[in-house]
Amino acid sequence: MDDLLPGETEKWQWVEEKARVFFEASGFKEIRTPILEPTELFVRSIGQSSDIVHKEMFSFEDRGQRAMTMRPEMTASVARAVIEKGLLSQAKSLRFYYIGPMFRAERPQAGRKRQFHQVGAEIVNEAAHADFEIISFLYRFLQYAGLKQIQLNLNDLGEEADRVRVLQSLTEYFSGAKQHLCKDCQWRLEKNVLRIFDCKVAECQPVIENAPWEDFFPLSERFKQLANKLEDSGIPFHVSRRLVRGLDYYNGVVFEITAGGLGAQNAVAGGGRYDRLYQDLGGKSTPCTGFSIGLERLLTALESQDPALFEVLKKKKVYLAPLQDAPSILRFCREEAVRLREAGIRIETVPGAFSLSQHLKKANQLGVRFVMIVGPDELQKKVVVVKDLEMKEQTEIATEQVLSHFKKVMHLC
RNA sequence: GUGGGCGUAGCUCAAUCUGGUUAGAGCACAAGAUUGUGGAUCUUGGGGUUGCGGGUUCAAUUCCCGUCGCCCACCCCA
Repeated sequence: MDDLLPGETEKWQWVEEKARVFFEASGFKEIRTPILEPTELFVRSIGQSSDIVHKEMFSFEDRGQRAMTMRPEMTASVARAVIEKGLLSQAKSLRFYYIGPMFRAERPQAGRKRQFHQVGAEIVNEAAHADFEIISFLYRFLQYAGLKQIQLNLNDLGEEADRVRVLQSLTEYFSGAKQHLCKDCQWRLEKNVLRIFDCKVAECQPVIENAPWEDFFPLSERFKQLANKLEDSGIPFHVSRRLVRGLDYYNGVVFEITAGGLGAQNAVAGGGRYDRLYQDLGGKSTPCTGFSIGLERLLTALESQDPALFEVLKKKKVYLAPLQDAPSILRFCREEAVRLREAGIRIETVPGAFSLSQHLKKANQLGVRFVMIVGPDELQKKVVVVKDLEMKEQTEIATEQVLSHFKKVMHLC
């Protein structure tokens, strides 16, 4: 698990702000749920046979001998909250987004931490027509955040009504070839046949390739409609019939987004339709769809695609240089700093330093371009001195003009 | 859960193979040259349980065993 230090946290604030603006502009409301949930919630939602549940959860017994787990994902928690609070009795459908840490006890590697962060969205109680909406929304958001080389992979796990029949025929087919399957797949055959399609082991490939899966899983009408709509909107995609995903609650349309610049773990986002989850958790039948984005991976991809991306964050900074610790000067600085910060400008300063050469040295080290110098002479004249370290020039600005001056020179609106 | 690599100063590393004075360097940090005008330079300074535990030895950062942690990959996921 990582400590996020200054220098990194600015990037996180940037991407979180992008998400809030975009998600709320589309009618999604933020939901925050506890990090700790009863283990049972995840066993019943994500599924006993999933890797997440059987080998990746941080679980423990609390002081009341209750089995607790640090959430490995958010969808189950959102469903739990909606059912518990009866939110669907007040609205026909719901749209939520969330931002926060998730926990999976995996072996770490590039693009995978044991505490990682997701921003995600859920559309609750809307049927197939919402599939296009959620996918195009996700795609547009990633574009808005500046991601390039986005690849969208889609699959259709079939109509819910056919589920039992499909699973039966799959089980029959793979049971017939059981001796040619790896031991993981033999286990999957017992627990969750679908996951065999996800297997990468060489010996299993012929069996999987020869499976008459087009018969089991014909692309549904609603999937074809979705594909047409995506084409009309100019959103490119690949149909990948072997994309099944590792959370058992998915049915219907599932999707994943990959991007360049990530190494082995190149999935930036994933999601799909889950129509059974609410029933499984003791609620009413509630058709849903949703996705989540891995924030670490999104930030990594953005920065590797454009290494200069976060340089702009440095430009929108002002170094504050008070020259005395007189109360009037400190109060003036604090008030100006708050006004500038509210306008999106970051403030740097070294508390307790009052020597101008020290301030300038520090400002220079921090890579800040503008220094605002406030001393007794300036306060007397109701001005501040704004020094541009890059152009090596300085001007006096009237105190009431400070904010508008910085907006102008930083090209903010 | 499986396989491989790595743990020495805040960071990047050297010394380890072939055991032997006080474990070094660069960067960073602090003070000064320089009381209201920056990046350079110079001087000085603070910093280490060599991940942890045990073993071999006159002697262990170095060799052996164990353990913990991290990284990369597989599985899988974001």
